[in-house]
Amino acid sequence: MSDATATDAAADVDPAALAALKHVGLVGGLSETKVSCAALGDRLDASTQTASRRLQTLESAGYVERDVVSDGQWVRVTDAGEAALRAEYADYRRLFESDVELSLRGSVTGGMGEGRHYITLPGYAEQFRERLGYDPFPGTLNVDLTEESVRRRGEMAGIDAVPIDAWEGEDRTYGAATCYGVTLVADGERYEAVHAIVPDRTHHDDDQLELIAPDRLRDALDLADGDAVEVRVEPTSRADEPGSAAVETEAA
Amino acid sequence: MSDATATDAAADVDPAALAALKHVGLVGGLSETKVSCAALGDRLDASTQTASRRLQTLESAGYVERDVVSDGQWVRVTDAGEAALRAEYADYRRLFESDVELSLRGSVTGGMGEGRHYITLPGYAEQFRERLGYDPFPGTLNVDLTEESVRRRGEMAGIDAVPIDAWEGEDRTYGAATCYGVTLVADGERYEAVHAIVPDRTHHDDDQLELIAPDRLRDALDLADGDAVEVRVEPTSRADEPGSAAVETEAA
DNA sequence: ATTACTAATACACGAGTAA
DNA sequence: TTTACTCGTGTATTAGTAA
Repeated sequence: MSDATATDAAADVDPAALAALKHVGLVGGLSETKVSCAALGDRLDASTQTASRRLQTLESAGYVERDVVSDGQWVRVTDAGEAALRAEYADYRRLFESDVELSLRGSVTGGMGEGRHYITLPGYAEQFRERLGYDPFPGTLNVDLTEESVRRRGEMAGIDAVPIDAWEGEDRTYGAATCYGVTLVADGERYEAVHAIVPDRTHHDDDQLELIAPDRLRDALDLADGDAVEVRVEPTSRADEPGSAAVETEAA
Repeated sequence: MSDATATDAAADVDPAALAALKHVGLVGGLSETKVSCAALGDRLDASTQTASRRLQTLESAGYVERDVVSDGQWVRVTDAGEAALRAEYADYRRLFESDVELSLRGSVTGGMGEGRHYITLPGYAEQFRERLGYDPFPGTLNVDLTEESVRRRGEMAGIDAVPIDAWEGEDRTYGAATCYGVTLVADGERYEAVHAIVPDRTHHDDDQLELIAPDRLRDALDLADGDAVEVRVEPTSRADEPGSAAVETEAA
């Protein structure tokens, strides 16, 4: 009830741990590097024990993978860790750069099956109508993201978004998700009333993006498998507006 | 002895407090905005009490100015606070952008008096010779920074730098400082062996930069008061090399 | 509704130690 | 040297309350 809301991706990371992760990234880039707890502790103004604990925390959070050897340890920032860092980076970009926009690129791909099943379930469908203001076409447009875009999708975490709550079905629980308002651009044509729906409990290394809209996007923009598309995520800062709090009020 | 080294400007800020500062900036920009502890606590995944304490901490650190009223409080991020945020931002830029360079602009201004006095003091002069590798010309070139550059100088905090330790004079203590390797560009000409010397205990809203070099820069680059100059700070990440630790070893 | 105090508690930290 | 354990201590946190 009063737990972290769905869109608070940045808040679920201990700031101290994130600082440690940032320093790991700064010393060795995001690929594997040797890190000593003493050096890390020095930079974090903490003891070697604390530095050690930070790395353990990061590992159990899935942000780094470690290889502890006798004279140190090899640390590699995972995709989830990079996503967390990029989310933080995006926050700062929004602070200091006036025109921050997140544009993800990819190509249309098949797979309207699974998405169609989920979004038509009443527990989700009701929330779409209430919170997005429309009944989505019963099917998703899946976009295969480019490698660059897969990395950058971590920046979505700081963006204004509509939370979709988890709900209990007859036999199982259906997880929470987040809907990001996007503009779909294909072949110069723009389609505005689109949302990217991202499950909250997801593998952050996912290379696909699922889009929903009032209409069938394949028809509206004359899309076929393999067509290149651009997904522009609305740059509004999450912090600018009531956001999830308003939805909670609405739901209560 | 084992306290925080001079260049660890980022480490002297509690990461949790910085996160709070970032969120204040995100909701209201850097100018005055109304913030409620409840909303801030929500976003930080903490209680309202903790949010309140964070704001008090930020205030006593000089990072925000507050105006507590009956139904909330008006918070304004100070220049020092913005500098701290920019330093963090610069760290993330260095993580994700390959070519980050910090170029500060300004104009040559008078005032070789005060700087000359300080840099010729033996306690400093010795360190310059040992750590910078040259005896500075006995005088500083002062640069009046542009408004934009005054804001951006906070980014220097993350840059590789040479620490200058505090020392005890006969009657007073002389404070620690940090020397940043820079390239001075004037009228197309470049002069490489220059260092910007920044006192560690400084008013972060300082709009001047003091430069030292082996030669008299006014002669070397034919500079007069008011001439426009560019100060390019070496983009090397502080984290890439031993840095202050090596100096400690050297000094021991 | 706010902010912020005080008091009880939990948790994070660093010292010491073992591997 | 490393990493990381346990353990005592201290600080940060939250609950409750006042203004």
